[in-house]
Amino acid sequence: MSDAPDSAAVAADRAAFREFLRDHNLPATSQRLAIADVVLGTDRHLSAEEVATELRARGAAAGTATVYRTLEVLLRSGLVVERDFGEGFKRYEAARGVPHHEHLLCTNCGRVTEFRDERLERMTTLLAEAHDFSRQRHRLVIYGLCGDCRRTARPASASAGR
Amino acid sequence: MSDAPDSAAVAADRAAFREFLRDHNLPATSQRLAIADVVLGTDRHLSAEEVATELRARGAAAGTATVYRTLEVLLRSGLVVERDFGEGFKRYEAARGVPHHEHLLCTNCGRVTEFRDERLERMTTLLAEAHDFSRQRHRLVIYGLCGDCRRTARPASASAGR
DNA sequence: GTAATTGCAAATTCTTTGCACATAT
DNA sequence: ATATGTGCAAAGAATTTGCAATTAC
Repeated sequence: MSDAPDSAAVAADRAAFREFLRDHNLPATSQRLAIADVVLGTDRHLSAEEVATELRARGAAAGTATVYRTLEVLLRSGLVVERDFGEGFKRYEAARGVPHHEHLLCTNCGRVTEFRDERLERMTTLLAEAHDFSRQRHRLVIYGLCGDCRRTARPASASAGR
Repeated sequence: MSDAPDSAAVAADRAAFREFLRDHNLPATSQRLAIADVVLGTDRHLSAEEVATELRARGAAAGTATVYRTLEVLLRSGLVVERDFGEGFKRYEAARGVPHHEHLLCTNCGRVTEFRDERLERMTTLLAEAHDFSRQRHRLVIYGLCGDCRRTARPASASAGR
């Protein structure tokens, strides 16, 4: 599991979560902190199950209900955002204070890449207006093959759809 | 339930489905035809449950399993496409031979509007390339308020998220 | 100490599957 | 006739919830 977000940003997020708990009179239990560490400590988009698996790997296993309940607290704190790529389950991603970004999903290996594009932001606002809608937000997912999978002839296997 | 797609197109789709069944040696049961009529006869994006409800309303109720199994046949026929707007369930839409289009989803009343934009098609290809991905397809959903809901001050109620 | 959390298991929601009975061609 | 479909109910997968035991402050 190689993924190394900026360690300073991670530390700041962890501190922000403790602060959020304190400010809301929510006990800082070891489970909550462990779950926050997992989700805030990676740039990957984890499913609830992946979070639970990682907790187990770290010797800090938590019940499924606790994982879901803590993910909800993280969502409320604004430090984490929820994603639904139509896989049949949700994924959770550290927000890192990034305003909004799009996703590229490799249909061969499942890898997720993010990017931001201002033109797209403007375009969606215009498109909404053109159809008598007032835009609130949007979600774009581009499905395709990542560079590695494209170059590796026919790699087969791996996850993609549900 | 007001929704009136071009009746000639609907008739063509119904005929195409019967043909698909015949060509694949699949019995044209009354349930299959009734389910096809419901999905192909509207421009709305129906959930499996809505299909079942509409069948009941038409006095042609079918078992849940049959609804799902027939929706799968319709998907295979290419006459219907599946959508996942992150609501926790899927929706089914008559394809009408349209190549690809985007969706606008009203967060107040749940209304879905479609549109197509060539620039967006090109842009997603370029965006993918810029990140070393080869684009296969994309999905854009713009969430906002439809004209009716925006004009009707604060209408409250209605469905939006799950 | 006491209120809040945890974890287990039961409940939910959407969808799929097994199987005896029914039906299209 | 005979393969295929249908419906019911059970099975599954992801997520939520009730409740006794546990823990943070």
